[in-house]
Amino acid sequence: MSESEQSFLNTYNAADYPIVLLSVDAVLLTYHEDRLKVLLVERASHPAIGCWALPGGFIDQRADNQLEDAAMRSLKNKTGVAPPYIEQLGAFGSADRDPRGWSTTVAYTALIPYAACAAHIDSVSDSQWFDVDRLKTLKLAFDHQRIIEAGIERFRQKALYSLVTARALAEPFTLYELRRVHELLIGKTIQRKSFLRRIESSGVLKETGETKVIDKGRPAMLYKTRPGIDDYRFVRNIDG
Amino acid sequence: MSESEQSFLNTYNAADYPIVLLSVDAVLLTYHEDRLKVLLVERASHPAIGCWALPGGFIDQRADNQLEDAAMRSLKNKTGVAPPYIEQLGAFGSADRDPRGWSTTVAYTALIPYAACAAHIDSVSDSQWFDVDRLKTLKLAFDHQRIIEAGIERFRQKALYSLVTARALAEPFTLYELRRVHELLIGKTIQRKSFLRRIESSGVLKETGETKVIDKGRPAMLYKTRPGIDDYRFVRNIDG
DNA sequence: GCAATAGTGTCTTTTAGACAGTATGGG
DNA sequence: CCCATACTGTCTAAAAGACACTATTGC
Repeated sequence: MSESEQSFLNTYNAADYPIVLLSVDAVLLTYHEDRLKVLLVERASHPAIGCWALPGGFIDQRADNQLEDAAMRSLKNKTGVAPPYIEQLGAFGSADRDPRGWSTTVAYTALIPYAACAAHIDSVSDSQWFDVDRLKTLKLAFDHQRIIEAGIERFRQKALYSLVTARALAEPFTLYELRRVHELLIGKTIQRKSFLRRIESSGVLKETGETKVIDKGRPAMLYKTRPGIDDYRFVRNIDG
Repeated sequence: MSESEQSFLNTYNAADYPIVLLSVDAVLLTYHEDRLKVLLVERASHPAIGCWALPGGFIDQRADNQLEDAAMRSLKNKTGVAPPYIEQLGAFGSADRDPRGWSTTVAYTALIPYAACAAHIDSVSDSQWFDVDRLKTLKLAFDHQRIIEAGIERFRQKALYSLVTARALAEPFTLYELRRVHELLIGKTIQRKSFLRRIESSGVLKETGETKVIDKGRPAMLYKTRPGIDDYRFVRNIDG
């Protein structure tokens, strides 16, 4: 660093410049009882107090080294969940999304098993899974409705060419369950045979050897994920 | 808005909270003389003065209604370019990416024709196209090296399943030129026949009827883009 | 004519869709 | 046995890879 840059920094004061707000939020999605769900928390403070909102918060300059750290930390705080992976969804910023002023949020998203935060949800009533189909009837804080839609769209795309969707399920799971996650995301049925072929050729799932007895009919094979699951991409998409 | 939220806002002062820095940057890429290039500007002020950097700046709370407005405005300011479309690449934030403090930048990216900012580049010497292969030899400001890599990777993916790549070329262009953009992005040769079939089935390009005479050999048909070009996706990827 | 580049014909390979068939459990 | 559900065999269709072929220019 040059001498003059050092002296520039000595006299630099961020507070001399216009202030913008920066937060992080997380869109956690799951599959349960044949529905896609999103995890929301009830806001305990102003603004939008009492509204349901995405779990999130502000950067803690001491605790957070990166944006992702902030997303993980506030998620853990508010919902008790620490997902094994999380991906950035995008930044949403505008003059009017927050009444406090010009505000930006960096949204992260992940699929997690329904039960992953069961303990926390049972103990406190301020975080809860909601059917994504029923969000329209809910009053969501800020532009969180739109952010959730972006998260769903992200995974709708991924369902066409990947199997990350398995992260929405508790292991082991049946092919029927995984196929339903895809079907709900892309909004149409998928041929069982085609789906199985993709899974076999991908190599990112393995049979456990166990089977799961359903109420009626032949028991289903159970599967677990294998390491490459998050990154594997098919060269050909399912017809969207 | 409830009465109590109003009184909360009346006493709210953003300056009472820790301050973070938020900027926007743009990764503009193009194709020229069989090379991929990125547009950089020389920093005129501290920090990293004299280093080459992505064109960008801070939010102007009066002028910018959204993040994208800020990206477009600073791009226009610094390079004279106003691309017809731009897409968000992601947010890059950490405690140490900027010596001024905990800083985040929201990066945008686009492909534009080489000549789109020729006038500006000719008149001032502080903005310039650089070969993406030669960035390692250049001292880039902040984490801009990494952001450029993310931009290239974004379009490498898109080259596998879309034709947005045409936005890197001045119209009309030949299929050879468009194919070279793809080949440079994905790092391998593509069969001419396969490429042509994709273009014909997509319907997002049209022949102009004109031909372009090359130094030697048969003249090449010229093409223009059609409206759907930015959104069209093939169901099957080129083998990456 | 030749060299060089643009564009085509066509065979093979891959992989998804369709759908009928078989397998395996509970009554 | 029947029913319901899981799984498989196999044909077809779509589209990419490979590569040899023809077309059109300048010299």
